[in-house]
Amino acid sequence: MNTQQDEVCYANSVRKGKMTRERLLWHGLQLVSVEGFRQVSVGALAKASKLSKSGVFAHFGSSEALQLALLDAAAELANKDVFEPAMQAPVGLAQLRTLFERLLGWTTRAGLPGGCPFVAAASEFDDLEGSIHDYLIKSLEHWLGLFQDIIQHAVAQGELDPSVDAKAFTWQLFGLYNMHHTMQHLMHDPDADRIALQGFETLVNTAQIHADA
Amino acid sequence: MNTQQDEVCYANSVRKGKMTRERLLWHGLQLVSVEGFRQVSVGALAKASKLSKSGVFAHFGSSEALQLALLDAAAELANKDVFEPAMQAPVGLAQLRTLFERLLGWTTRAGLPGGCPFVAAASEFDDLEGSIHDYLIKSLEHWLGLFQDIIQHAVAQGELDPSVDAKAFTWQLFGLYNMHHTMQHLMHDPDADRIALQGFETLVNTAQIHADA
DNA sequence: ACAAAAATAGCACGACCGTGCTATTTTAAA
DNA sequence: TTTAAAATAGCACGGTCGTGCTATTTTTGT
Repeated sequence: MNTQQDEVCYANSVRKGKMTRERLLWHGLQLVSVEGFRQVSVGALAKASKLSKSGVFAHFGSSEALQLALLDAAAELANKDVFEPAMQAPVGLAQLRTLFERLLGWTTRAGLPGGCPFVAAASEFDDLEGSIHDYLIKSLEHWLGLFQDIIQHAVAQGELDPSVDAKAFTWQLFGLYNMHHTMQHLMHDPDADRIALQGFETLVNTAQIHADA
Repeated sequence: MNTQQDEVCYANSVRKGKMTRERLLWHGLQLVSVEGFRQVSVGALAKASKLSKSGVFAHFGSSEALQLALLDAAAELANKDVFEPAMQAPVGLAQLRTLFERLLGWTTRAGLPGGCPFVAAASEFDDLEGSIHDYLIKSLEHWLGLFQDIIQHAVAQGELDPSVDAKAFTWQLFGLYNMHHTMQHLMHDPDADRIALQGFETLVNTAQIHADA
């Protein structure tokens, strides 16, 4: 999804605009994380990045494009911090556990103090049509598919019962992620990690002992 | 041109303002459900209810008070549609199941097309301080406590294992609620009900067979 | 019927919104 | 160094925001 046109330059293809754009995305993600997408206006981002309003606007072309770019930037962060490290783990159940463990609190590690942009966007844009809505659906489908594939790997390796409903399993894991997010950011509950991880093991145990109906 | 329909009012002091206020709250909840709290402005609500902006404003006194009133109205709806019916069920596991079943999709029954105002508010206000934030926390604590009490009733009746972690159990149920919400409203997945109910039974089974560590 | 009170409307203010336009500065290629 | 392109700033427009003020209408109690 990242457009990248390397011109004839040697090693020096980094135009200044690209760097500024990344700075803008960084400031924007901080805002998104705390205030939500709809509050990230061109003006607010201009103030946060000490650029002029028109300077910011020129980078994205529209307010919706800005929001989309922010969501895309968040996805890239998640890939770096959640997906890629989990791909290092041995396939199957171990990989599933690693993926889930890294999912918990990835925003904190990524420097987003206010929580997951996708969680925020999911409730902000669920009933609104537009490019953000579409991107959200595709993105969530991608992550759901990722989990389901790994679960089926674990089944193939005999780590989980063959009758496991991969889709249901995946959604229940995402439920735990949501729960963890609310416990952590709204309630500031120190048990959030413990209960989420415990929930994961509960689900795994159930999927090992016998199948769901 | 409205002739008085209030013939006599002894102790019946249903002033007109109250009725208008309720109409405003109803329109407001529709907006909240679809667009989120921050999008429910005085002006937008005025347009939706065909009142003047000042007319709307006078009912609440501030924008934040309006949002708070909307959240409170949503809580009242939830009480009527989720809590009160569940209190009719026999205490213990049956009551827990009834409560959870009524929780799923209560907004649809209550006429809120865009989803649960509390789910929306939880991600909109989790990192923002203010009266909404405080109300959210108190409200969520209330519901969590309600679930925990019922779970402990079920334990006392021998329907669940004594070593069940009521808090963890409750949070996992709320995770299922969140999951169901996203499946339903963002993904339009027809399996949402099935998977949520299946998840409930999975949790109950686990809590019956043996305790979580 | 009438006066008091409540409910609603009208208007104005400064602030911010998104976005188009032009002007200026900064950067990169020649 | 010159020059074209890229990046940024400045300004203006119509809108909406929340909220204070006064005016008007409608409802209510007597």
